[in-house]
Amino acid sequence: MAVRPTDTKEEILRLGTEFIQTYGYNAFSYADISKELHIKNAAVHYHFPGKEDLLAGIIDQYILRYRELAKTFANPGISSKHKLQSIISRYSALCDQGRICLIGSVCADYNTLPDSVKARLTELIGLVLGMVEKVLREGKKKGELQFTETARVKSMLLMTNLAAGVQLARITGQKDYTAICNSILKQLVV
Amino acid sequence: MAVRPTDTKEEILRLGTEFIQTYGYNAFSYADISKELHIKNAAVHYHFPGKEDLLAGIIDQYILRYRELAKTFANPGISSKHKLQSIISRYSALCDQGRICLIGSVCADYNTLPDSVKARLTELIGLVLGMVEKVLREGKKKGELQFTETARVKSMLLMTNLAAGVQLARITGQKDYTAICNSILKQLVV
DNA sequence: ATACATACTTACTAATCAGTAAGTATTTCC
DNA sequence: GGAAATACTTACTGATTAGTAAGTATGTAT
Repeated sequence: MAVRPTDTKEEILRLGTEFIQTYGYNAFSYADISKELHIKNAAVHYHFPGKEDLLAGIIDQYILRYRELAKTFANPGISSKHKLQSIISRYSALCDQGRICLIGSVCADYNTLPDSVKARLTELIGLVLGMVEKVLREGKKKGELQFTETARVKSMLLMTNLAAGVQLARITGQKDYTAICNSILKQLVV
Repeated sequence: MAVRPTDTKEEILRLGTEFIQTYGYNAFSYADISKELHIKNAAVHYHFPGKEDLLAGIIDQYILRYRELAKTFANPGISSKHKLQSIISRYSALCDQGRICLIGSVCADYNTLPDSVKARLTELIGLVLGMVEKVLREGKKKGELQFTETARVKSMLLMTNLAAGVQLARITGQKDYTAICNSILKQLVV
């Protein structure tokens, strides 16, 4: 068949991400993906032999995307406030879709994952925290952002607020997430 | 057999909690529980007919415990700082055991849960946030704690730091969690 | 044109999952 | 001592799980 050469692989990655963010890693099956894409489960296994290969692929995709974003953020022309809001808006988008942060979702099942996936997850988190840390440090230096903690600790405080904020919002409602974001910006932006 | 009348039910609740915090709700089975307790899986079904009944039981147990803690916290003799540290130490204990917050873990699988469990989860979160909010408001009034946000928003910021902090710590190491806690206390305690 | 790689489908399998019906031992109440 | 409730075990079931081996259609390079 193969109407479009390799779109299927991209679609599997997209759906897998959606399922993890919506239902959790151990709550969806290859059958869920194959039904949605109108293919057979063996087709999913063709692209990703095991479920952990799919998760590894999804995390790898995230790593590439965040490397790209980090590159974009290297541009000093973009204001630190704008970069900060760009990060926040990613979580707001998740919230609007009733999804949660991929890392936060996978974290719940962390101890069921093979070492190769654990290593990728560690890399992804390091990448994200490092990027945010840089934005914060730069923003403070330029007088656009203010905080008393170290940039490293502040990046963790900020990202835990956002990650658990969307988790909270899914249960208690979006206005809680909005309140968190407003408070973060009020404290952080000069 | 029934050597000890109803210890089994308590043990199932205890193990279920441990599994959720360690591996995730959709990652453990009744077989895991029955093997560990050296009983048959039907015995687990006897106490909790369905897996969602077990989860409901676990959440109910948490609700009762937090109601007790809230009662203890009603004592004005205990300092607000001590109450705050008591809350933080609960999360530190999870961190030490390589576990994560029950709510945070279940949240990943939230959309796979029946409405009855969702409602219980909402109640539990309301209870915890309400309790923390009270501690913060009281602490500020007594001049023991300081923050510029509303007590409500600050309670959410604090709890999201702690909940996602233990999630983060399991992946990147405990020192990140320690840094978060130290920062929280430094900011909050007068 | 043909060989080969890609991208699947067909048709399974073995294991595990939650869940149940029926039987049994033990304790408790009267 | 008999009835009933409690706390299980035995012995299953049907559905779903991840995963595979073998076959097929389609495009590509020579």
